[in-house]
Amino acid sequence: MIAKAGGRNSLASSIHDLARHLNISIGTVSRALNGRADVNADTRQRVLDAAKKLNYSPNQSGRSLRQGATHSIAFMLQPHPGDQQYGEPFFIPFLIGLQGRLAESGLDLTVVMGAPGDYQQERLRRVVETRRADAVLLAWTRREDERIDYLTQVGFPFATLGRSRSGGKAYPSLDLDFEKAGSDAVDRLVARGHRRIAAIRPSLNLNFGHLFLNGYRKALKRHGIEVDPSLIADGFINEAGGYQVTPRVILAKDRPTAIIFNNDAMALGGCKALAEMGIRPGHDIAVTVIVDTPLCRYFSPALTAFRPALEPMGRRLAEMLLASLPAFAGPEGPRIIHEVWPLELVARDSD
Amino acid sequence: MIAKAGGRNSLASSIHDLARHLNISIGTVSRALNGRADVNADTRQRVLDAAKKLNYSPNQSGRSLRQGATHSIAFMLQPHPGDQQYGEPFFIPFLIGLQGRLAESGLDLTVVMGAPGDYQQERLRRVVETRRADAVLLAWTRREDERIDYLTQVGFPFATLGRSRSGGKAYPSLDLDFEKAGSDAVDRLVARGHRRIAAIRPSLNLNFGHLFLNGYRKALKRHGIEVDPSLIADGFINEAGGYQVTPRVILAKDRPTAIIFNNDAMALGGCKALAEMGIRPGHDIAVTVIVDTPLCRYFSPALTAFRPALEPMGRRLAEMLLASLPAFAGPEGPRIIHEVWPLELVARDSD
DNA sequence: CGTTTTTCCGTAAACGTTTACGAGAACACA
DNA sequence: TGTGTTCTCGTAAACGTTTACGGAAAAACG
Repeated sequence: MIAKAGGRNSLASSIHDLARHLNISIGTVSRALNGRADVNADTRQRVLDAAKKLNYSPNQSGRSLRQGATHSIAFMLQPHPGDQQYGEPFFIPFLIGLQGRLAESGLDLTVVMGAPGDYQQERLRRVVETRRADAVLLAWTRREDERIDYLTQVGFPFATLGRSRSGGKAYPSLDLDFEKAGSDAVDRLVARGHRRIAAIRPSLNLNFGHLFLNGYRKALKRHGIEVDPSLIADGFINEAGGYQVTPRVILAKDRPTAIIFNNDAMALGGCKALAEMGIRPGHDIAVTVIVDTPLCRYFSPALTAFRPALEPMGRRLAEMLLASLPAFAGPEGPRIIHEVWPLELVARDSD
Repeated sequence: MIAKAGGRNSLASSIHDLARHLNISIGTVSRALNGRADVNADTRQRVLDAAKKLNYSPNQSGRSLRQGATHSIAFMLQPHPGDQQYGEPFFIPFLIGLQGRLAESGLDLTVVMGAPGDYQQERLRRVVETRRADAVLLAWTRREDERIDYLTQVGFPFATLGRSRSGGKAYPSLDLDFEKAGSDAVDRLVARGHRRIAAIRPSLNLNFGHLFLNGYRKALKRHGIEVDPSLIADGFINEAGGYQVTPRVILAKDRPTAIIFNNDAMALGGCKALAEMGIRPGHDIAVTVIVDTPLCRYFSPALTAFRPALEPMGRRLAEMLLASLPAFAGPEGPRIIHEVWPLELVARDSD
């Protein structure tokens, strides 16, 4: 048992207190507060005033229990193992957009942290089974994603940041166009005279890594350049991973003149490896990063990267989730929306 | 109204289902599940098995309502305005530690986002008044902190990352020793021959800025160096702030040979300003940053900075919060603990 | 004035738990 | 056998809401 938060009687003016104070029934109070039609205008005003005066606001557990809805959306924030130093600054602007839009519909956003590494399955079950949220938002989707399988199986509403092959098209999803970014990156490098272009991506079967590589391959073929497997490498999605795997492509028979990293942390680790081998990004080799973060901007040389519009994406995904929920959808009923957003090239000094 | 999450009847096996399935009363089921003594060992096992089989887990709203406790702790995450690009990577390792320790005591951590800029007061009220958490955790404490005033006034349990003058010593707090860091930074610079040392800190009355300046001043005096007000500047706690305010100290009558920044984002902005003035950190001027982040490491030149042990701090603050709650305190009863943790110097290339 | 409609409000059930209380059964003990 | 103790469980109330239902009073209408 836990202490009653704040002492139930100091803070907690219940609807009964309010009713007693006004000499009316709790039913009427509730109806007044919830804006129902069948309550006299005067009465409503009196209730509203008293609520403000007594500092009343409804107990969330009570509401949730009665209504079967928590009025909150859970975002599953999952730190990658070994990512401690770096964190997920990626998500903050995204979360700001998310929270802003949800608040407009009276929903709370709660970010639920998982322990690094367990890929959320356990935390997710917990959120769902104890009904702590009305819907969840997933990120870092994988090609085959057990979380998506689980949620669709139990019929819990959700939306994803990122696509997946799991679960069909039954849930809203918003993703970045990693395929186009990979392709654009290659185009740009080819235009600058490169033919030996390496690609480094995370080794988990994260879907964006897959998409990126698709784009990379297609673009190379389009330019009549053979795809050389020795120029493609997978590594852990963190700095150590980039550091570890970059030498592998450098030591290929015919050394690449450019590397595209699919992740900023990996790029940073990769640049460290390059430095140790005496290879200078921007001089001896071109480096491009697919998802831009502040780190890319401040690194030296500043890394050319593809930038997402995180805050608008957050807003939009919230909107898409709402549109899929019967209770929030417009008159035409719930809709499942899928969108793919572009990444914008930010040319800097590393290529 | 919102859709009953997942459809109440698909997911939700209630305790009644379980009881019916086992042909015993819900009371017994509950007692068995909660490990109470007055239930037969066989019965308990049967209940546990059935619970697993039927995938039962108690409805959180029901529990909370009955117990007057939500079994969750809220961390108020507050993005600073204009901080969109940068985010709060600072907090991620901290949150990991926090969540780890709380989970060990069966508590959930929910991060509640506020809109940038409103300093949380509204969100905080909402969390407290609707009783969405059993306690809250505050960060970015200010010298006079209305959030702390509010929480102490209404008697809601909380702890803070950072100190404040508000609320006395009535709540657990964990802070970094910014005073010592400021002092150490000066010591180090003086030892390296600097006498004209500037200090740049956030303009909000954030408490750490105050502490930092204290340490800075004391150390200067200790070394017999006069504190020159024209070498001290305040700015918005973001990159733009640093960029805007740094020239002010540079253009002082007697140009400083070193700058201590009290915030990494401000340092980055400051370095940009320096670059535009043709002043190279590490060559023409020494730069020290008080709170280290990955950005400091990757910047060029890599910035000498003072580093906190974020993840252990998160664990520890969770522990301190628990120790202050009657329901979780040991047999000796609740204790209010205050701790101040050191920052560790990481010498790099900028000084 | 009688009848119908409308307006407004109180009553009570329900949401899913936990837990105080009491009672029956089994057991121990003299 | 009678009495007291221990185990084990069922009953029912309570947590704070929302809402279906019905009814009294007021208003409208003929």
